[in-house]
Amino acid sequence: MPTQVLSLEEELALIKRGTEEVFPEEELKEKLKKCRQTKKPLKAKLGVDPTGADLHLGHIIPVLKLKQLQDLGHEAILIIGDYTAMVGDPSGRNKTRPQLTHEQVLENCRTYQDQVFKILDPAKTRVVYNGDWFSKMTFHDVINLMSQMTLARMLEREDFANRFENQMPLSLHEMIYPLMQGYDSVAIEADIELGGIDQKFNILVGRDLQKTMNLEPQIGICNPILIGLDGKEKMSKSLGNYIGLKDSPSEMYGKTMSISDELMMMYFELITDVPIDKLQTMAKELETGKLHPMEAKRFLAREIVGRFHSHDAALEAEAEFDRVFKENQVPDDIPEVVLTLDDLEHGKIWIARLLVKAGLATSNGEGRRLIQQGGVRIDGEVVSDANLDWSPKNDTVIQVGKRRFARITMA
RNA sequence: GGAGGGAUUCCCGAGCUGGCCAAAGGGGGCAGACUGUAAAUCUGCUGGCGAUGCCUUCGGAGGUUCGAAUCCUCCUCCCUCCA
Repeated sequence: MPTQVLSLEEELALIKRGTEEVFPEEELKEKLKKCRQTKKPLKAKLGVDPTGADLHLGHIIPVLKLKQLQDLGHEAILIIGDYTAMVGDPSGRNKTRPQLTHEQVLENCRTYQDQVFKILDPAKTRVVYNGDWFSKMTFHDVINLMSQMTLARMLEREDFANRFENQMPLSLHEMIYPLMQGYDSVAIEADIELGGIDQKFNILVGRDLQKTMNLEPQIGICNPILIGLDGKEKMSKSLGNYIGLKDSPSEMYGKTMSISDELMMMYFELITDVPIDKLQTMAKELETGKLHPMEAKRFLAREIVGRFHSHDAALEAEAEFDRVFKENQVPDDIPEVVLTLDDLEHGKIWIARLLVKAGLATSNGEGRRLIQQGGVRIDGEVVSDANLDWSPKNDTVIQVGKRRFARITMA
């Protein structure tokens, strides 16, 4: 997307889209104004700690914001927190994070960047490792840095205060995390720092450090925390309520269709580019019943798959979704299970055992239960007898529930 | 160092005056109905075994008993209080 000719107000509105808080907004306006006069782009910083390999939509929201700023002509700086990752961000945590070794961190970095550069333009993004400066610091420097923070200030934070109150461990190394993140902003002289609202404290520390170093303080642009597929908890891998960037188009489409109607608009705002005024119209039409929630969600699913895969993949995923869920047909790509003579007894196989063999049940007992509940079909026919010994036919489709399939073939 | 409290099936959490305990309840997951979708709601299932029975499970190892998640001994880990 080329740099567009926008008014200051328009640019500000774009930047504010999908944010929970911009602080201080007035200063952002000033910076943007100055940027227009001097033609010097603003430095927008996003720090990521490569603690895990797989990213999901929740992780990517600030990255999308960075991309937007990049498209607006500002300088996108991605800070890989190879040093901060070894400490582990305590934000919002009720226990100490495991400390990673430098090797683990560097390994995660690669997969991290692969995923992030699906969004950001690699040619226009500056990538820096915060080890560049932290590895060179002396103990003296560290003491200096630590003198910028007081215990009282740290304990203003709810997460730390809670842990302290509840006599949970609170290691000293966690205390310097915000200082490290803040120092990153000093090191690159950031104008803007992006992050989830849970990063607010750390971003404010960055501002303070910049001020004491006589630098212009950065602006914080924070997005709300994305609610996961369950509609309750924040999106996270451990809760399993996530849409992963590496999910296949069909999976991504289906998962999007499974979010609740109430959550739809949040997703639209945070992870698509659909213009705000269009979203407002949609919201109104949903309310009056002019627009069907399912239609709106289909649109959302297409946008999301389109963004992380491709437009074509989105259309294909939608077509498949319709085939499977509307017309109850079999999807294109389903796992194949080959039966050999060893699997058969007198030319037959017990249906429950077949389900296990096909990976559709974890035990014969579970297979039996699925059948008793009417959840199993062979070539579209419901299996009613859990004791059925089935004589296999080549190229048969076995189905459990609405969306799990396997094709049976004979060796 | 001393005094207490705890560890239960995927998770949380009852049970712990020994049999009725494969173990309440909730969450999650899965299936069914309905539908507007893998929304919402409602219902059912949720250790293993070709199974009205058998096997393994209640932190670990022993023991008491016809019988132990429940009682005893030792051990490991976690928490609280005192110093």
